[in-house]
Amino acid sequence: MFSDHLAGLNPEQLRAVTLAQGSALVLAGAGSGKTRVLTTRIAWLIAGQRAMAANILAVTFTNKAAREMHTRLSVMLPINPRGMWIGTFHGLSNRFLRTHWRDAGLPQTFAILDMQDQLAAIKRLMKSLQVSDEKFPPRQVQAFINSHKDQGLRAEALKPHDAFNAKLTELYAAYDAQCRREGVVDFAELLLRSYELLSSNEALREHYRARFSHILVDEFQDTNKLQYAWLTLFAGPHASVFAVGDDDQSIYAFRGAEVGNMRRLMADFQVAEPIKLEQNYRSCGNILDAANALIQHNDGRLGKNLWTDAGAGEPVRLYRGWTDGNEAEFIVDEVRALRRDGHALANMAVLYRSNAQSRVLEHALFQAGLPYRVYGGLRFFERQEIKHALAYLRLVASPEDDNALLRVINVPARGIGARTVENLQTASRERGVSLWQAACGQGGGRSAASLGKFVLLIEQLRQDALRLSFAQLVSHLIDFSGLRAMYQSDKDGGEERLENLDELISAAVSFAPEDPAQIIAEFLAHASLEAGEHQAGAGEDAFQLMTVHAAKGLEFDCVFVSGLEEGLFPHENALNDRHGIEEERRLMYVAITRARQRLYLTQAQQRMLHGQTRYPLPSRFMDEIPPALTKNLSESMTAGLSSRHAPATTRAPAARSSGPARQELPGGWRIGQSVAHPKFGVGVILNAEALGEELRLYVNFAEHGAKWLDMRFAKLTPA
DNA sequence: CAATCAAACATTTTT
DNA sequence: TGTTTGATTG
Repeated sequence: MFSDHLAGLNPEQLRAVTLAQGSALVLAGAGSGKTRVLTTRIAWLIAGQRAMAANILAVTFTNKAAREMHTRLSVMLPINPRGMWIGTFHGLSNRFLRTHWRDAGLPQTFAILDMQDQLAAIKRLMKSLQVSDEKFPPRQVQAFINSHKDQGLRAEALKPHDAFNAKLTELYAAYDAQCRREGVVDFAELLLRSYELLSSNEALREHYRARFSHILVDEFQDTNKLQYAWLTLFAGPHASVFAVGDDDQSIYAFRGAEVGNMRRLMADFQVAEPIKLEQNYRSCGNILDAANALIQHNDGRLGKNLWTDAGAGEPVRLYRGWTDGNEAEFIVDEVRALRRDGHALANMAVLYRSNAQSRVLEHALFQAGLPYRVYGGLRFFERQEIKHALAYLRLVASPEDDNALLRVINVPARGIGARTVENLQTASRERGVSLWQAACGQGGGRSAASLGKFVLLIEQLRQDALRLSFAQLVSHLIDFSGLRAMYQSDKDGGEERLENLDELISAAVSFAPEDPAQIIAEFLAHASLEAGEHQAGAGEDAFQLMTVHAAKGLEFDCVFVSGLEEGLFPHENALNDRHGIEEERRLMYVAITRARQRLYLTQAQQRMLHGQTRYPLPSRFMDEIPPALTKNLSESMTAGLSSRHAPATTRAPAARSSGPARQELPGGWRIGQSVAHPKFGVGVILNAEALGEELRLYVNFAEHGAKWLDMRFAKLTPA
């Protein structure tokens, strides 16, 4: 019976799931069962005949979340939920544009540019326009284009106030023209184009509005302006919008997310009061109290306090090590101890603010022989060998794809150098045709032979595609193009790349298209939109390393949040404005709420960053956690646990830093020591200078910056 | 056209 | 400090 699914819900969850009419905003705290509410509501709508599968539009941010929703639904509902539109904004826009490609002014088999492709396209454009990439770094141009598209702004809509922005705007327009010419779209374009098509085509708009009576959105706090407009357009005046989010977990403002969309939704869709899910089923009381205390330092929250009936649990453990190496060793020791106590490594994670911090941790873990797994990094479809193979596939589908052609025209090396390519580009520009057409028409010339060979290669592949199955084609083009041979003769790394190419073939074998006639286009879209799970090896029991961002949505028994130092977490680039600090604080909130049973907050007094030793102050976030909830494990503070670490303090620094950093200065001061000054407040000693009787200390004060102090006069005390 | 060396530069990231 | 990118050279 379906009512069984409702029985396990708490009153607020039940209220959200069974909301009869109108729109709703569900303020779902960390670990409050938001995915469950979302999926149960869809099931409730359908099981109770309140909606049909076809009336449902459910949007998520990641493919993983969409898949999970799909899986849960197929368990709850007797029918296969195929009629529903469940997916990411981009996946759904892609689906929409594949259906209405003609109306959208796109070729039927339009290709999708990922970030790499887009950057390459921009570089190519700038070269052809002879724009200096010194004055206009391609990455900046890319960011300019994407951020404006994310706000729904075309180049024509911009009013640049200076010459620099005028040029960027001009490049934006030229880039869009190039994409249109080549029939490709980037990620943001998928949404923008869908939005524009729907907003200009009334018949289409009415059709979809009549269809989607229920629109559900996950992670609503992460929507940007364009996504909000997209949703509003699909919703129209009648649809019920059910948005689930948590303003305290908004950590993507830096890529255009607008938390303000939550308030906007309440105003635009007449939501009087958000439904708050505050009961947490994940963490113990002390962890939640710490999170609540921390986040209260932010202004303008919608307001929410997590609670649990699970009891206080263990205290939050604090550790302050001398160096980043000590900090890592402490974590390794604790992980080992926890493992002895029966915790699986996979249930433990260390979170950090930036990827650079993983190095020290990996080093310590490697030394200790503990299996670990680092998240983030290159994904499957982003690997160069895969992108090469896909570029050949794109050329088979459409040889006019300049991006693809440039990628593989000389891979493997076939004697077509930069010179030849430049000639080709000149020819194509002059005659206003694609590179492929230019290559076909290139009769004479010195490199005609190698170029002709390439043209023949592609033509042959296109011929072969007609008689081969899709999987056979993928396999064949890897061989016939020479890619396989190239990696076979490659001494280092070639092995793994060959394995990946084989995996690509397996992916092609098992790929199930919606429309078999469009299998190549669908496979390529899939490759762009779903870059692939992070890596293989998920099955092994391993300690987990990742950034706080990557940890969002995950949970672990034991969590270490490392590098809690001013300048690192909060990151120095965020220290300037209040918004920056508040986003960092939300990030810390996310980090804390990942832990189920045990939470460690660790820091170092001395850290190597960018090849320079720093002496950071403890993170302000540490002060925002009530001492009553914590237990300090640092060497100087305790005996029991710390005795295990005591040798590390004396051993490691000697091995790591041979410089003057460890020396005790006259008067008992140390470099890196935290000190207090009556006027300047707290700070850290960065450097020292001694001349006879005079001792000068260079102290970095939290509030007043770095200053030289003459110790004959300054009233400095150890902090 | 490949290999080697120097210089720049180094949050967070999904689609 | 370590990596990635680019420019130069053979």
